[in-house]
Amino acid sequence: MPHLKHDRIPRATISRLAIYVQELEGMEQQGVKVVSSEKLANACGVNPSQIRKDLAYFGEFGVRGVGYYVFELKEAIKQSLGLDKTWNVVLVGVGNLGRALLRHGVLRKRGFIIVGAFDCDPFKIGEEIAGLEVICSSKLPAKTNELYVEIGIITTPPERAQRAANYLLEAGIKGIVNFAPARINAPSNVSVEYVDFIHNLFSVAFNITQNQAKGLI
Amino acid sequence: MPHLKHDRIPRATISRLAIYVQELEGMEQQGVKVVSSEKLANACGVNPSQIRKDLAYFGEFGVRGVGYYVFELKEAIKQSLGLDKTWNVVLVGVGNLGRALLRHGVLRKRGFIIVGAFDCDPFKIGEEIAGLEVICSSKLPAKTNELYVEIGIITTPPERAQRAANYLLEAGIKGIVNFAPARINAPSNVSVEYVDFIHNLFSVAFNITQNQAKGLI
DNA sequence: GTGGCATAGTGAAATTTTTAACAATATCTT
DNA sequence: AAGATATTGTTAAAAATTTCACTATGCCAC
Ligand SMILES: NC(=O)c1ccc[n+]([C@@H]2O[C@H](COP(=O)([O-])OP(=O)(O)OC[C@H]3O[C@@H](n4cnc5c(N)ncnc54)[C@H](O)[C@@H]3O)[C@@H](O)[C@H]2O)c1
Ligand SMILES: NC(=O)c1ccc[n+]([C@@H]2O[C@H](COP(=O)([O-])OP(=O)(O)OC[C@H]3O[C@@H](n4cnc5c(N)ncnc54)[C@H](O)[C@@H]3O)[C@@H](O)[C@H]2O)c1
Repeated sequence: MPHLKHDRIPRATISRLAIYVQELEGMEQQGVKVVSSEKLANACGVNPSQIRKDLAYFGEFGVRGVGYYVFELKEAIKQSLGLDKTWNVVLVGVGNLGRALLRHGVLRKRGFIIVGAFDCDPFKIGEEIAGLEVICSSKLPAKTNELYVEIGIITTPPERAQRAANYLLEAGIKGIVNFAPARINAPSNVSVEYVDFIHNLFSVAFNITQNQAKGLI
Repeated sequence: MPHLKHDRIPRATISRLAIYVQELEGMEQQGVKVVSSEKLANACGVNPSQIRKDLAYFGEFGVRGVGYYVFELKEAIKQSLGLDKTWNVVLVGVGNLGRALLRHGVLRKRGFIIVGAFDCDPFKIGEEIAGLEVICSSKLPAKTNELYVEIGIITTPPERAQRAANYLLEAGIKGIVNFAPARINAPSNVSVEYVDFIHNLFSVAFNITQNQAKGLI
């Protein structure tokens, strides 16, 4: 755990750090060894000062007059975000989306290992997806105690999201990523993130309407 | 198109309006007719002033001393966001995620109709998914001119995202929702939104690490 | 080694966003 | 119909975030 120079870090900063990691990985693949805040900023579509400020929350990673060493910066950010370890994850709700997530390699690649998949549908229990047997969700608390699980992903229908969350909370989970479009209640020491791309579609629709009104289109 | 009292509206406001709509729909289903900014705020996990301020960008929808009529407010917000019409959408990249989106009803329910699905993989072309035939992506510009399409969804691998975007731009699309973890270049009058839930996982991982450091867990 | 150059780190300013406070006003009660 | 009450719309203050401007410093050429 790196020492933080400030105690509260803006949410937006965390989100941008994720983008920086992405771009740095791309640069690494292309053989780029060193990058300036300006170059990285262009790639990420942000302001160079923003990058320097974001990094300053965690420490000093650059070399004045030179820039940042791509590999080292990437590693430093990952460590700052707590991504220098792997995280065990369970998934609740093996439907369309749940399956896509289970099959998709990106989670594992990023250090999030799905170690359990749960559903309440008897037809799905016992089925094997991506090498993982679907287990009855009522067994979730017991099962997750066996494994060392810290994060839960909810991909049930929205009206079942709270129930799924309750299972996860009972299992002592410390963070939840909820894909169902419903607020869930959880103690304040449990981190809850909501994922809903409909918001992005709304945003695009709104922007198009705006642009049309302004005569830009 | 409602007249805007201010010209620039915070992105965060748009995102929250989407949440308000969600909660209002829930209330509507439960037969709630009237809601105050305080009640709605609780449901959405925001500050009541925030709601009133967000709404003020678009007009006056409430009744002093009473609150907001659930149905009317919902409709007013949807109209403000440009959701009082349906939007034709095409999807590029019919893989795991693309399929999940095609099969998922929520898009249609929200007024976003997928009218075309494109892929470059010969094995996928011709396949039918959710009543839609997968078409060769090189035919995208020609096909989308036939239909009246304004929004494109990209679900290709990241290294193909720009190519997919180019097809869409050539087809005269006005907004893009990109699920691939890669920045894309587009003219400034084309609205581009990025969807990447890995950021949310990063965020949860970071918060857990933080909470542990603070001794909250 | 010294000087010039490039670029990180940083404190201050500007901007944006959120929150609080309150004045305005519909409805309800009597 | 007047007054009490509740809650909006709005203005002002506070907080947070972003951007700017400048200082510090490591590297490279000579
Ligand atoms: N499919 C998508 O592309 C997509 C995109 C964004 C959001 N979502 C959201 O993700 C959620 C899932 O979508 P989907 O398309 O996969 O739906 P789905 O109906 O295919 O899958 C839901 C699964 O959850 C299971 N389930 C229900 N209650 C449960 C419980 N209490 N415990 C455990 N499992 C339970 C069901 O048996 C089912 O397998 C929904 O809330 C949806 O709005 C889906
Ligand atoms: N599966 C998920 O849960 C998930 C979640 C988040 C993000 N993503 C991202 O979404 C994208 C797709 O993920 P996936 O799991 O569906 O991958 P996938 O490999 O299953 O699907 C990609 C599809 O895109 C097609 N394609 C490639 N180049 C194309 C082109 N130029 N034009 C048209 N089609 C093209 C491929 O033929 C393939 O069918 C990736 O960028 C991934 O990182 C996926």
